[in-house]
Amino acid sequence: MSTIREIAKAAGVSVSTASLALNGDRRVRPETRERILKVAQELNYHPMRAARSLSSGRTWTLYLLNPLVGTDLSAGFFTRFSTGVHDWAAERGYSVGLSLVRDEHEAEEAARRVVNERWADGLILVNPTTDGTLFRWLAQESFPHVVLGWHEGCTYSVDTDNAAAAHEATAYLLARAGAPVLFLAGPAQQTFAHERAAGYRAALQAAGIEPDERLVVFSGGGSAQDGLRAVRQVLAGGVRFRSVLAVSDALAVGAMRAVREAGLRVPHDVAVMGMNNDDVAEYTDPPLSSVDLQAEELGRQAAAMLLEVIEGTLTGPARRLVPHAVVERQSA
Amino acid sequence: MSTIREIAKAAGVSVSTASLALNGDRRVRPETRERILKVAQELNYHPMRAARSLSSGRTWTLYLLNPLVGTDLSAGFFTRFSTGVHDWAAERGYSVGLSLVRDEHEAEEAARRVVNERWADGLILVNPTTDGTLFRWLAQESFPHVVLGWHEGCTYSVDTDNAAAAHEATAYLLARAGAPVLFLAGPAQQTFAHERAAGYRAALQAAGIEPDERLVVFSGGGSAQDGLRAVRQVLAGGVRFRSVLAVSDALAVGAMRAVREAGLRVPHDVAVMGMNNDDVAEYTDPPLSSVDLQAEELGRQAAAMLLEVIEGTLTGPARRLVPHAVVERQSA
DNA sequence: ACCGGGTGTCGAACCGGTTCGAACGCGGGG
DNA sequence: CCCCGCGTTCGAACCGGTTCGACACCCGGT
Repeated sequence: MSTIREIAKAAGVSVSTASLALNGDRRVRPETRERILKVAQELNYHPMRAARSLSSGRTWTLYLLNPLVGTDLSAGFFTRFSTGVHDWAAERGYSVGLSLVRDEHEAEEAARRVVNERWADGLILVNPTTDGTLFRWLAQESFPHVVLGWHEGCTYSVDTDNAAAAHEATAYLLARAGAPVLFLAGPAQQTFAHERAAGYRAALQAAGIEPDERLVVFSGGGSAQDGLRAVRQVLAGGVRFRSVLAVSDALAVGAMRAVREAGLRVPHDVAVMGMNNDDVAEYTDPPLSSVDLQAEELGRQAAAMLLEVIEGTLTGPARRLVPHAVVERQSA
Repeated sequence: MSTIREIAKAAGVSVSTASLALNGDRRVRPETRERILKVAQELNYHPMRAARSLSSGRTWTLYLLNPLVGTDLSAGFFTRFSTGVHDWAAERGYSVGLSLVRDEHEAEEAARRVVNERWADGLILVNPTTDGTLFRWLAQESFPHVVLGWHEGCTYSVDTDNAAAAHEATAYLLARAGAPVLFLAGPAQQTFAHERAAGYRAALQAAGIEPDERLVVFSGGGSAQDGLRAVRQVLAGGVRFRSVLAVSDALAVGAMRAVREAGLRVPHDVAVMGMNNDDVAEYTDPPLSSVDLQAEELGRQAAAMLLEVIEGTLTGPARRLVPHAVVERQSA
């Protein structure tokens, strides 16, 4: 482990010149720079992160806060999202920190620690379900943060156009299998659940169908198990439908099972459609049609936006939408 | 953001005393400590990570290096593993850094950066496929690292008893559906592929069956797609079997599809078993029997071992095995 | 010959903690 | 009465970078 002072001495320059040269400052004469870089290479010099952080006030870390809600089959989405974040960050010299949290309380605790002890320069919150306090606090601390999805009080958001996505999917189902369409909304705390529900209703109305609220079902969690239970209950209640739109593939998988349990065939009797286009979708039976939300691109955009906020390039509130696309398979 | 000097001044003590008190050093008189802690609380003091790192030489970060091999349906395993790592680390004041890498080259690059620039105190390598150079280098730098799985040249490992797990699974299949048993080994670079293959062969021999190498199939990747292709090819080659053991659930899912494509029923004509016990297993049709490897526990153990290495508590080479269990569902 | 301005380099301060060795006050033992 | 040792506190150095202001030097213009 060589230090910058050793480099400076070996190159016969001052520490400050060495620092400037290593950071590519144009004030240093090319000839001098060359010499310093060569010495640095020979002595296998690498600047130490902690030291750089302390003096520059930047940690060069982005922190990812991810809820384990419905870990289940949605893990693929998270992995792809993280990959997007990581790639964008790594290319720009940033590393990624990670906290996987089980509930709102853990999330808040993790966030406070990251901010208070300055573990990172910015925070990415995945589908947060907090009441507004966390956001208010982050804003007050003016700590850069971006949320995937949207939540009241958040300033910077990267998101899917949830209403539009649900609208398209509903229209697709109506054209294929017709009404009634059951809408599996997932956990009610998630903002996107309501936005997608709105899109679903709009699509029905656009088709001249009056939405029936018995067909909009929220479930406690976002796992396949939750989807299974929810649809079982609907069927047990005697409510019938020709198609199902679920806000995630995990829920859709559960829905398909419940439908089949009831002796109905997919897609012949009931068409099913998910969202996320997780890898599971390709391997269910029948393969699940889904709305691709481009998890990896969402990750890249989130990281990109966060860097802009950190650098101060982006100031006003902003919400960026990443395009989605209906992927047709055999379930609908 | 208050600093320790402000705390010291406000409490009427020196900086060093403040530091000692805040770190719970017993040399400080209880009465003094109380006062300092109270002041720290009032001024909302939190030690800054970078500063602490620089002076103490510890980053308080564990770094997780994860390959995206067969991201696919195996994402659940990774998520659960990470959760285990994170929980163990967080409880002890460590944060977790993350790099998701696409290949050996990216992995090595990431590792070098983490080590050279001291991004972390230790590294967890998930199923590494590197040739020995990375390990030799890490050892030479004496940088604490633990591998999930095992690889030539690695000193500290947390693993499943792969041979035993495959042995049990094979015996289970033999009892249920009988021979021949197809073994889907996955990527040949993975150490566990060979260890599990050995267990598979041992189980056959224990049952008095001579292993047929045409029934041991390596595939390029670990995704469901790879499993599908591999089994298709075997079937196209005219080779027949009564059951399939795959080294991951993703591969098993692909295998089930290939089997069904060939007009065979699972488990009636061919029994299928996976490994990992990912959440998908519960939602395939029929639900997939699998060997649970306890991803989360593996994560905790890996983090625990890494901390021991960092603290110097663990010195000799070590390989810790986490118990597994066959989970019976309907596919076998 | 003198001055102004730009270029390249340097010394020193600074970031916010930890830690080492010294020093202080006090009580007990010789 | 003196000295030693213990318990407690302190000042200062240190970790390894970045950055600010000063300065020496050279060139061109008057």
